[in-house]
Amino acid sequence: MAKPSRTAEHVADRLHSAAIHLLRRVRKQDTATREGPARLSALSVLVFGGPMTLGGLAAAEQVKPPTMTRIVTGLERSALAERVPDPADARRVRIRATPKGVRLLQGARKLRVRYLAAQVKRLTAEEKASLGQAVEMLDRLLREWK
Amino acid sequence: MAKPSRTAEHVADRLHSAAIHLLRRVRKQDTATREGPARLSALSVLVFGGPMTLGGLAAAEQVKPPTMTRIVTGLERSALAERVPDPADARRVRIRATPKGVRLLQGARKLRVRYLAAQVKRLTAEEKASLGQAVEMLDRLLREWK
DNA sequence: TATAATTAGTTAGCCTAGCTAATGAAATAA
DNA sequence: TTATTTCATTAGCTAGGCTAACTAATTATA
Repeated sequence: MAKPSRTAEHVADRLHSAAIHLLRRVRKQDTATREGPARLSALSVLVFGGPMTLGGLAAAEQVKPPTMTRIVTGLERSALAERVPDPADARRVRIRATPKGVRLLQGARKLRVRYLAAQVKRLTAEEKASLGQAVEMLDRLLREWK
Repeated sequence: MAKPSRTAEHVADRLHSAAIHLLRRVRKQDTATREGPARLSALSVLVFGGPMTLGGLAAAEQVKPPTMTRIVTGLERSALAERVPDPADARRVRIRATPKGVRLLQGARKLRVRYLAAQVKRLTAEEKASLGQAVEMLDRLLREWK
C-alpha cells in the first residue's frame, strides 16, 4: 500500500485545492486593470497567439461562441481588441489585440506574477528548484491531457 | 545569475498558467452535480470544517457577506446546507451541511479527484512523489500568505 | 443552377457569482 | 438609556457562463 500522502488521489486532491486558493489570491491583483479574468485571459491568447477568429478564440478559451461574443464586445468597448472582417470568408470575424490591449495585458501579467513571485521567494533555493520541476511536470501533464 | 527556469518569476508565471488550465479542466466534471463551484467550495468548508457562522464562512471563502448569503441560500434551496439560529447570539446564523450535502460533496469530490488522479497516474513514482512534495510546499505557502 | 445543408457569429433570455450601499436587528459600550 | 458596533440581509449593479433561435454566408448536391 502506497503512502497516503503520495497516492494519485491525495496528490490530485491537494493540487486541486491549491489551484483554487492560488487563483483566488492572484485574481485580486487584476482588479487594478478594471478588466475581468475572462477578458484578460482571452486578451492573453490574442497577444501571445496572434489574431484569430471568434470561434477559434472561443475554442482556445474552452467557452461557447456566444460567451466569446460578449467577451470580445467588452474588449472592444475598452479598445483592447478589435473585430476585423475576414477577406476570404465573410462569415468569419477575426479578432486582434490593439497596441493598448498589448500594453494592458503586459502590465496585468507583471502585477500577477510579481505578486505570486513574492511568495515563491520565501522558499529556499532547493524548494524553489523542486517547485519549478513540479510545475514543468504539471505543465506537460496538462498539455498532454487527452 | 540563476537559471531562468528557476527564478521566482518564472516559477510563478508557469504556476499561474498551470493553475488556470488545471481548473478549467476539472471544473467541467462538476457540472454533473448541478451545483456551481462557489457552492461546492463553501459546502466543502462546511463538511470538512464543521458548522460555522455565515461571516466566518465568507471569510474562509474570501468573499463578502452578501455573496455568502446568496451562496448559502442556494445551498439551502438544494437542501445541501441549513441555517441554524445561534443560541448565544441572535445576530449570528450558523450554517451546517446536511447529510445530503455531505453525500453530494463526497460524490463531487470523488469525480474531480478521480479525473485529475487519472492524469497524475501517468507520472512515474518518482515524479508523483516530487509532485506530492511540491503540492505540500504550495499548500504551506498559501496558508502562510500574508 | 437552384436549392438544401452546414457553418460562423449574434441576439435573447436564463443562471451563478462577485461587488457596494443601505437597512434591520441584536449585542455592547458610554 | 442611548449610542455604537456587529452580523446578516436586501437591492441593484456587473461579469461571465449556458442553450435556443436567428441571420448571413459558404459549400454540397440534385
